[in-house]
Amino acid sequence: MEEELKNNERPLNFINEIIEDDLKTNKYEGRVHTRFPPEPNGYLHIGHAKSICLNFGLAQQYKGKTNLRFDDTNPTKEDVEYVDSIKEDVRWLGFDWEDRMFYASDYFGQLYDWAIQLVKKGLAYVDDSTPDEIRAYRGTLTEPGKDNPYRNRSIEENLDLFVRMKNGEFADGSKTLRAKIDMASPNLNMRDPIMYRILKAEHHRTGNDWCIYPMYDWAHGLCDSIEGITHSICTLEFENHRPLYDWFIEKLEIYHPQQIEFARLNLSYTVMSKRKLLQLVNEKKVEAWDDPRMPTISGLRRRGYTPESIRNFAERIGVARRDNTIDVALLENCVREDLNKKALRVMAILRPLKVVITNYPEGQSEELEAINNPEDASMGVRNVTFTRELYIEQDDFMENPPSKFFRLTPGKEVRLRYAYIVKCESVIKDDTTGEIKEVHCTFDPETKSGSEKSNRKVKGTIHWVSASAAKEIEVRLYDRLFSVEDPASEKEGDWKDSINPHSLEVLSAKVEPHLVDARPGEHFQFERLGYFNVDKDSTKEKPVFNRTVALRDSWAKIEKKSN
RNA sequence: UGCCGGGUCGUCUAAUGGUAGGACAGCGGCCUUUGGAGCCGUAUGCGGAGGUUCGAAUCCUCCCCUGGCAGCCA
Repeated sequence: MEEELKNNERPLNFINEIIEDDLKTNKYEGRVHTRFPPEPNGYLHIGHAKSICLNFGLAQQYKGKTNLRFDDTNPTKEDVEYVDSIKEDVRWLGFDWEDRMFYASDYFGQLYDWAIQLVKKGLAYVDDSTPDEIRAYRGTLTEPGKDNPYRNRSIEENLDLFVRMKNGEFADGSKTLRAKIDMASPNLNMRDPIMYRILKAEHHRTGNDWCIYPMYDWAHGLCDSIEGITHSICTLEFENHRPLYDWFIEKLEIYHPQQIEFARLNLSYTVMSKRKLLQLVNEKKVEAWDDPRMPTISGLRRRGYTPESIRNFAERIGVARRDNTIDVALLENCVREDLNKKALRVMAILRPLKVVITNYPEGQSEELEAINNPEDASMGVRNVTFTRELYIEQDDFMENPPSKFFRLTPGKEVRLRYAYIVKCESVIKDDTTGEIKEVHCTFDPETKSGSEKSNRKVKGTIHWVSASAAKEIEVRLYDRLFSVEDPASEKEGDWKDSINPHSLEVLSAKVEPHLVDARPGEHFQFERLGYFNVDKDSTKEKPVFNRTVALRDSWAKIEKKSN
């Protein structure tokens, strides 16, 4: 029963239903074979993560396979840098394409032969129209298109012209190969779609072997067919292309996979378009593709998101055909949930306020035991150094507190976590500015944490570090990159106006000394401040931490309740 | 509105002719000297109008709202 529950944990979606029907009717001899087909023209983002988890996840569910295929049919936009980053990101997310990494360009020869076949069947023709003419003859959304004069060339002439196109006899853009379907089709994609264009561009893999490149519609379904894909899962905007996907395969009489569309991921306060993300990088609005504010997989990784948290997110958002905008709070919840189990707790002070324990002897210090992770005893304990001079968070002290403030205030007591109860005796201010320079406290030696007499209750527990033992690190706090909920809907050209100018704040924090030895990628929870991740560029000499996500701010709640 | 889609709590997502459920967000409470953690509780929803049916989120009709498509991009 429990086992059954476990198997059912993964929520089923409409694609599961399709697959299970196909399995029942033995449509593909019981096979499930998916593919993840990115174009290497940018870095992968969280939206791709949804697709990756879907494609690989479905295959895992049904003991099938998933190919990684680079849809590299447009050499002008593509680059090996992107290929490499995509491979890294898919692996990092925890998926394995085994020996099945392919490129659409692997099939250029086959695609060409098939195009010849279509020409011979009278189903494709060479068109000399200019782009403007093509557009004009295509008609509009409400009016049918018209046949152009080239449409009726003979098979022999088309064959001759197409071969010469391939051989490089014609200039870029001067001719195209088009499928001969129906210029009056209500579906614009069926109005004699272009199959090949002339592009004398160097391809990142095939170099200058080709000067004609296949269009997406011509290439994609055929690649799926070649690879024996059973379920070709793509996003909704390709829905209108499905008739064309099917048409090519039917005319060629080859193995027929089925295209299934789902709604792409939209995240609140997030821009997801690759084109826009590229602009942010090119215009230096962010540091790079892996800037921790970017919704890219590499950005999330650098920010401190874990693969588990992203996979869990992908599962929780579900898969459907309706447009959606997921609240970023759900993503943040997923990473908190995961990091809560994994991250070591440490004490750190972002905005220091000096505290002097006046009845603690100068020069004395002691080591107090602190728990590394209260949820997991196996993560052990560490020592923290207690001294006469300490730093606490500025927020944790108020000279004139509101009625429900339960941290440190003049004349009141508070517990220093893992240490003693202290009482604020006086506030030292700068004579001229009136700024609070330090706070003087006395401690009660009987209240040492863990000791028998430590049971006295105080309303607040605050964190601290020893002034003399603490080390300094750089911390980077991130806020959302966009200040509006739906930046994508901002008018074209205006969307950058909604960039949040305060999305990055750099501070120098005082932390427990062992933190300077942390390795890039390690996760910590800074007590009460958030989850932090050691940046990839961090060194022992200059430690740099990124805040993955803040903890929920529930002080107000706690204080209210304690009243 | 030419064609193709989509409308279930604030946001996602289940239930496919038989008690509208879950998650996140919200609100309330409990617990806690080391959990900004955890636990418990709670409100809010089937776009609308008809119809079929003992029974409709589910089937039918009409209406309303909404997304995509006119690259030699993918």
